[in-house]
Amino acid sequence: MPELPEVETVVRGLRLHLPGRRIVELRLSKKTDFIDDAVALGDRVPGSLIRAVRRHGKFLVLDLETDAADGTEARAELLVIHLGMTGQLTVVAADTEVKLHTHVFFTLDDRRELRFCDPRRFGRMLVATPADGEKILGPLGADPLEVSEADFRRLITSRRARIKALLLDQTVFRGMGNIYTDESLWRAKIHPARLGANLKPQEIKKLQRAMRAILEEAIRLGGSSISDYVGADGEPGEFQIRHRAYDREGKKCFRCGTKIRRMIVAGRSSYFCPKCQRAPRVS
DNA sequence: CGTTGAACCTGTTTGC
DNA sequence: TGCAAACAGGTTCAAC
Repeated sequence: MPELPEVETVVRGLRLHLPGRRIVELRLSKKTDFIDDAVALGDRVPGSLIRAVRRHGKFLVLDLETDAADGTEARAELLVIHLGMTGQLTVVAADTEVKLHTHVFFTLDDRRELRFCDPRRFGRMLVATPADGEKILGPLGADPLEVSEADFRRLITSRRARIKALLLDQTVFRGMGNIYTDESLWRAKIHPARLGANLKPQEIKKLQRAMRAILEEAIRLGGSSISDYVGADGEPGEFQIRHRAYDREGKKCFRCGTKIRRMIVAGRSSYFCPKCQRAPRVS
């Protein structure tokens, strides 16, 4: 569920509560298969100070400062979290009722808790040294909000894959998911099955502008809530009412009135207007 | 290289 | 009504 705008919304919400707080205790449910090393998490996270909260693609990163048990030296650690399809990260009062499928409780030093709830457990969580964290975050591609025009064009044209597959590939662009890919392609009038290498310069330019505009507006509206997603304070997003293609099969295209169609591209449901987004001749 | 399908897991919606 | 199939915002891996 959570793509760049949703993760960004969660990060901004967490920033209102977490920096400067200390994690005093960690509790886990019995289902911890989404944690790389649950023992390490329990050993290294309690007692640490949260310095900052940031986003890298769809990953949330909490910068922690851990006091060495015996000495005075402070160590930097990263708490790396991915929300998968149904992950929620919220800050609540410690006596708030516990939602089903809540698997991690970080007790804070202000009588509140940071909770991770994830029914499907497609999320991921680990504690890592900055060097180990780099192994996960390093391979991620360009940030679609910051990439230059030249880099954007190079990333789109230097590979022979469908544009939909390219945009979803986290090593090409970090943060794009199924919703914002379809919305961007609809806005730029590009069929999802077109090859990136075959896009015309003008189309590439248009696509980059469409992606930026859509991601920025989605962030402004707090992301898209389809069924599970909520921000750090439990509030849903509002961008779903602005969707023009995603999950609109059979409904009229907002531009031309043609019925939106759905087809599988890159293994994912892809929604597009067959008139505005002309299909490629081959493939 | 790139594509496809399956797997991971739970919940909800759709179809007969 | 009831049950089974299809589908879901993501990622990863094997097979072709």
